[in-house]
Parts: sequence; C-alpha cells; structure tokens
Amino acid sequence: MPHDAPTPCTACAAPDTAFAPHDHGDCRANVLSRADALAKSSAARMTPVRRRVLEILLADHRALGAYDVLQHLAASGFGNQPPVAYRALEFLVEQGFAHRIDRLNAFVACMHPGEAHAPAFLICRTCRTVAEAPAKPVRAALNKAASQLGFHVDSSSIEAVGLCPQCAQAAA
Amino acid sequence: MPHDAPTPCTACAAPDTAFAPHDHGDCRANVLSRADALAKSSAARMTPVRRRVLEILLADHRALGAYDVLQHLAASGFGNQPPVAYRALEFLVEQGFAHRIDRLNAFVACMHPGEAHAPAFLICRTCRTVAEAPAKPVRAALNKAASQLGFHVDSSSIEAVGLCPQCAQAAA
DNA sequence: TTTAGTTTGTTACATCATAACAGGTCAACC
DNA sequence: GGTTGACCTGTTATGATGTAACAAACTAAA
Repeated sequence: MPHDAPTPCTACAAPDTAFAPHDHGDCRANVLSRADALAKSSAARMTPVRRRVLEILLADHRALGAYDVLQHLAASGFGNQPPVAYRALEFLVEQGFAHRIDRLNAFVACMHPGEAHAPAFLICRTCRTVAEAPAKPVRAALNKAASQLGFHVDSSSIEAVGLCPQCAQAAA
Repeated sequence: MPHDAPTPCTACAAPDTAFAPHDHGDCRANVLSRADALAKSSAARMTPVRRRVLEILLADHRALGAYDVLQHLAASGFGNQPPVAYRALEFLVEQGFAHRIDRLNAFVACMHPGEAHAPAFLICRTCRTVAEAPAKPVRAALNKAASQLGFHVDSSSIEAVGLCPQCAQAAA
C-alpha cells in the first residue's frame, strides 16, 4: 500500500508526490498507461473523449474546472457543451482515474489509479498544485470521532490548503 | 475545550450534539445569545440582517444553501438579491458563528461560537443533519501526513457523509 | 455636524452543473 | 450478416451557485 507507507510509489515514475521534482513526461505517460490497462481489464471503456480528458488533467499536478477541461476538449475537436466534459469527468472519477476537489469545484488526475485509496488532498494556495497524501490514519481518527457520536461514515473528504515545499521556500 | 473532550458542551443546552435529542428552542436561544454577546464584546456589528440569517440557520441542525437563506430573508422583509445573503453568511463565517460545508455548497450555524475550533462535519445522508465533531486528533494526523511531504497546512476541511444514529436505527 | 468607513440594496453578470432527447457506435446474439 | 439493446456523444435548454460594481443609507467618531 504505497499510500500508507513512506516508501515511494512503486508504480509511479515520480519519487513520491506532485511536490517532488520529477520527470513529468514519464509521470504522465506512466499514469496514462496504467489507466489504459485498468480500463481494459475491467469493463470500462476508455473512449477517445475520456482518454483525452485524462490527458488534459495530467498536463500537470493542478486541478482543472470542468469548463477549463471543456475548452481544451473543444480545441481538440470534441464537443464543447458542458455535459461532454462533465460526463467524461464523472467516468474518470468513478473509475478512480481522477478525483474531485470539493473545495475548488475542480478535478485532478489520480496519481495512483488502481490502488484503492482515499487520500487527503494538499492544495498549494500559491502554485495551486494538488498532491495526494496518505490518509489512513486521518480517516481512522475521523471514524473514531464520528463513532463516538454514533455516526457511521460512508465517505469523507479531507482537503487541506497551504503551502507546498517549493512555494514555502520561495516565500522565505 | 468541550470539543476535544467527551464531556457535554458546557455552553450549549444540548447534551452533546445535533444528533442527541434535545430541547432545540433552548439550543437555538442559547447559541444566539452567545453570538450576540460575542459580537458585542468584539467590534463586530450584529445587524438585523445578519442576526436574522443566524436565526434562519439555527432553525435546525441542517445546512442551508445561500438561496434558501435568501428566500427566508425575503420573507422577513429584507432584500432578496443574492449578495444580501452571501454577505451576511460571509460575516457569520468570519465571526465563527457559522460554517461553510464545501461538500454541500451550504452553510450551517456553529453550535460552539467563541470556542475557537475547527471541527469535522458529520453529514447525515438521510436526514441531512450536520453535526460538528471534535477534530483535534484528525487534524493532527492530517498535519503529520502533510509535513511528511513538506507541506504546511493553513486550513483544512474535513467532511464526512454517512448515517446519523437516528437514521441508522430507522434503517435497521 | 461633518466626515469617513461600513452596511445594505440593486443590477448585471460570471461560474458551475444537469435534465432531456436525438443520433451514433459497439458488441452480442440469433 | 442483420438485428437488437446498451452505451456513448452531442446538443439545447435551463437550473444552481457565486460575485463585481455602484448608489444610497446608516454609524461612529472627530
């Protein structure tokens, strides 16, 4: 479980996260091909629009609004009405190839497709980079707090805004 | 620190949370008067619109969208354009008298005004009641996970959707 | 009582999201 | 091979959420 250990993610070219300098071309290609493989092995159909949306999200480690995605899609010759983007995004989220960031009303490519995880999101307020952080202990604490009130958690969003290492250094 | 101990909140008529049966008239009056007092002691001006919005939110332990609030406001003789509601809500959030629930694009009255806290929110998917849960250990875990990636957290949203005790029992 | 800051109301618009339907594509089955 | 049913894409139209900008009213302080 790469997300719950301090070891580098075995499947991703990046040493650990969006914040670490890395060859992003590799990173993108790697995630894309894993998503392709996963879609193939399940019944999910990775159609041209959907794949293109994933590519668009993978351009960098930032979250994009549905309308940003739509603009890129239209530029690639696909339909330019909102449902086109929303449906592709919905598919990617369902398949675990992308995540929705509630705080930003935006979407980010998942860096760990196929690894059944529910990460916390770290959103840099300066460069807007979004990273996924291991959230197992966080969720454990949340579930405990909830159960003390008799509440059963089905799903939870954990999103932090702050400064990434690069921007913190730049600010200092 | 009532939010971080299992003891009942000393300042609220409710034994512990939105989920526990309680005299909601007392609960509402109590919170409202505490907010009044806090506003008086700071420079914050609890104007009629703002106070009315807080009353509207305190109607029950549910989150209301800005446009829902606006409808109630208009019915009370205040302006019925969106900025009226949004500005009052912004004020209440700034003062710590209300919280925004990102997941719902909605607002809920704070049950613990003046108690400097950053709770986790527990949202019942059936009755839509929202409760505040102590989040100190949750935030500690989140900050730890973030700092392992070199990320500094400024603020975070922790929101869980699930079943409250009453609805869980009703479902069984 | 002037004055400067704040608050409210309004218009107009920006942004985010979905319902509903028509037409196209794909795969499975006879 | 053609038919069928499921799914996917594109479109129109509309709904839901949120904000910029300015004018008028109010408040507090000099």
